[in-house]
Amino acid sequence: MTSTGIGPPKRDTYRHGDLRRALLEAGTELARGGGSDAVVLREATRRAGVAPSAAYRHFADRRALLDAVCSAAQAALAIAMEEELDGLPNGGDPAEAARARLRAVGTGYLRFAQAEPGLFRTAFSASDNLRSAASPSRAGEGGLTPFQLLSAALDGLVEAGVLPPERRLGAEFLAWSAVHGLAMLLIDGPLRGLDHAQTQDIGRHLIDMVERGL
Amino acid sequence: MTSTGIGPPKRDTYRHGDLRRALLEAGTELARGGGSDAVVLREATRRAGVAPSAAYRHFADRRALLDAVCSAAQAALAIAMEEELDGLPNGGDPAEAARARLRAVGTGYLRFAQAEPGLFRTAFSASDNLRSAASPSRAGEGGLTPFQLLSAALDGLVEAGVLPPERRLGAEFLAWSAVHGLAMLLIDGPLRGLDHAQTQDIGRHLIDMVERGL
DNA sequence: TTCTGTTTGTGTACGGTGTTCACAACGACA
DNA sequence: TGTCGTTGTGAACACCGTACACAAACAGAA
Repeated sequence: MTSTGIGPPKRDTYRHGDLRRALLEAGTELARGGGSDAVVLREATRRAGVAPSAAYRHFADRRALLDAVCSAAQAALAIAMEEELDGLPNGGDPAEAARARLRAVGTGYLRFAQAEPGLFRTAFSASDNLRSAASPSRAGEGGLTPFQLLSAALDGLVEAGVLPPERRLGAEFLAWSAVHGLAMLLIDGPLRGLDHAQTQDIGRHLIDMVERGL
Repeated sequence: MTSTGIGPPKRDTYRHGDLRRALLEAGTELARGGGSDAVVLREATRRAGVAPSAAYRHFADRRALLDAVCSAAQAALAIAMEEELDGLPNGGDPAEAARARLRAVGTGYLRFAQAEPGLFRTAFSASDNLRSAASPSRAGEGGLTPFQLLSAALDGLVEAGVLPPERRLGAEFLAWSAVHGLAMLLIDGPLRGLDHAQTQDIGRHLIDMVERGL
């Protein structure tokens, strides 16, 4: 965060220093509060203490800024998933560990959707947000995007002998569909307002379904 | 459709007659073309041949118009699902028929998402679009909303003895999650551009997963 | 150092949007 | 016929995205 104070940051230098980053951070903050519709270019420049047209030195248009925010949101999602994975105990039965990793991927996804609904919606609102699921700017600290984290978990399931290899093809689409759909229900749908325990419960049921049905 | 011609419909009377309906239809047409962002109040009034402020006699604000369009889109979705159900053969094994009805609900959902991506996105973009899943304005010709159609199919599965009653609770959330998530992948995600056969195929796989995993 | 060129932010302007409000036209009903 | 509530008009406001000419700051060559 470049400026925590109220009001315009009042630069003393003519140059800003790192306007692109400042705009991206302001845009991300706007997205956090109100989803993709809330990331308005003029407000981002205002928060960066800069004239509106200055943004066009760093982003082709509002859409480009939004795409950058979208990538940042996906990276944040990847980090949430990685945190869930890192919290897993090491060792134990390999098959059970592989299953636990798939579950962690799912619960991390759901946890992020509920903790940061604005960012989550933004991550999947842009025009081609899912098209390039492998862009490095959308990765977490481990270098993997949310989609790649899921793929890795499924690969682990095959290696551990839990998932038959002939069922592996396209499995990420099935698993992703289920978890993503549930996330939407939880933040915008009739399942909104459930507390953490209830969320955990239905999330577990859903992942049970995926495991059984894959 | 009130006016298929180019240009403003040129009323001869001062009163419009049915402006609310005209605005709703114009808004729906805009949503069809470009999703919820495209439903612009001024453009809707333009198409209705009326001054922008006239819209405020019938809708509190743009959001209210968008909510109405959203309900219309959900009703269209319900109709697509009903069409799929109506195309099913009658008679036969009750268990197999119940399974076929659940599949029809899912394929109708996916078919609509691909045939009308703009309307589909609009149906699930509003703030409280899923909250009142039972509003009559969101129902198809049979009087059931998309969610209620799914619930009915699951009830049929229990009646036919295919689904154990203890698994019925919350099953619509699991099934809806999976199908809705897949729809998003198909219209905005990496699965975009698949032809009808491929879509059918992966849709079948997904519904297999749901049936097995429910 | 000074001169020159490139990068980056400024100021102003344009068209578009949602929204408000006083006013005018109409329809209905006494 | 007169009156009143409903519905559409016109002009205004603030806000948005975007374009453009201009100015300030930097970087490197002379």
